[in-house]
Amino acid sequence: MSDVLVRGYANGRARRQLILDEATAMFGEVGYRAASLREIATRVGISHPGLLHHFPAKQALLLAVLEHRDEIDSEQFGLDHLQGIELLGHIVDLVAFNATRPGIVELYCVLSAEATAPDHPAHAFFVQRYARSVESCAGGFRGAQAAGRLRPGIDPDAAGRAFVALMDGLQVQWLLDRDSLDMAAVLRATLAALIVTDD
Amino acid sequence: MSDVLVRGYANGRARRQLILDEATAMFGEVGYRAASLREIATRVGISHPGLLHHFPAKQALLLAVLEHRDEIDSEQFGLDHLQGIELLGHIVDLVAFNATRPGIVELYCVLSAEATAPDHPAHAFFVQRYARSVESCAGGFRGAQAAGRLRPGIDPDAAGRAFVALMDGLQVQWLLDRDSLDMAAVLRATLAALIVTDD
DNA sequence: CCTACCGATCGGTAGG
DNA sequence: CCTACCGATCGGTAGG
Repeated sequence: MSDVLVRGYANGRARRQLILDEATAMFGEVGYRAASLREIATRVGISHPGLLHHFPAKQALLLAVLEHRDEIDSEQFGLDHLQGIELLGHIVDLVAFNATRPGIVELYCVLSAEATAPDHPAHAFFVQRYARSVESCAGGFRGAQAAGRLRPGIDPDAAGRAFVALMDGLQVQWLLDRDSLDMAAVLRATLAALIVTDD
Repeated sequence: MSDVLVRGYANGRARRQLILDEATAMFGEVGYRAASLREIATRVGISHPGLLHHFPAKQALLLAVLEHRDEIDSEQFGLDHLQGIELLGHIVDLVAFNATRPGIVELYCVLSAEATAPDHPAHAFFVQRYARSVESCAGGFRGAQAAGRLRPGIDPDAAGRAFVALMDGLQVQWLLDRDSLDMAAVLRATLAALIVTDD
């Protein structure tokens, strides 16, 4: 194993990472369909056939971007082991952090809307992703209910669905005018209206 | 004034209307950037320079579609003269009706996400539209508060913002999987949690 | 990773 | 409203 070979692999990984970063930004700016492999490649500093050496087609690049983001976020924030009110609170914290990285918010906002088209290459990805998100939040509200802290008359499943929808809608308003809105504050106020005070 | 001339104008208006309908569907399906004037023209049954005779450029067609929709909706549902809880209830009715015309839901969902890009031709339109929608719903909640029917501790302005966000987010989920979700029912349940029963 | 190329498609214009 | 065309750009491949 020569240093050259090791460095070669390291360079390849770094290049691949750079491509994913620029593709993330580009897909967020103009969506998948309007994004151009040539433009992404230029930002990376290579030719567009060079990019296609790392990702064999545009679709593969899109799916790699989405999977990579899911990996990063679940590593970094690992909400899986949380439950109930604690889970919901951590989701609000994640939204607050997302307000510091508009590129990620753009990516999900623009792609999820584009992917409502049934023939979109990320359609299945987003259908599955939403099912998971809604179920996860519904579980949070069910936990709150079990702890006697969900306001009476609230259906936990409907609340989970609405909570996810609220996050998405806030992202659109925030991206349109970033100064007019504190996403996490609206979510906190919403939770405060649904959750009975701990005493 | 010959019949021929009158019919000529009538034909022109009908054609213009047909173009707006097909453009609405197309922009909803793939967004503005990915939509093609040739494809829209083919659906109408004319050539694409023929289409450009009615609308001088792609941008003009987009703005005409958006303005036309606003006209139709405000004529048909005229929410302007309503206030307070009555206004909020009529918005829920409008959402229920929108569930019967997915093309319109698609149009706003896809274009609003695409138009978060500051250089998008519909950016200013959506910034203004959201400011109006949020203010209108906030007014509804202020009216409820004045009537003593807003749950204590709820801020009417935050509730207005959240209500608009909730509608938008529900649209994404509904377009991704139309059988899994009753948008109007979730909105009604949300209102029921915010508004004190009338007695 | 590159240059060079393919066929397809784009918005818009010329000229009628 | 049409045909015919413009320059630009697209995703992907050949061949090295």
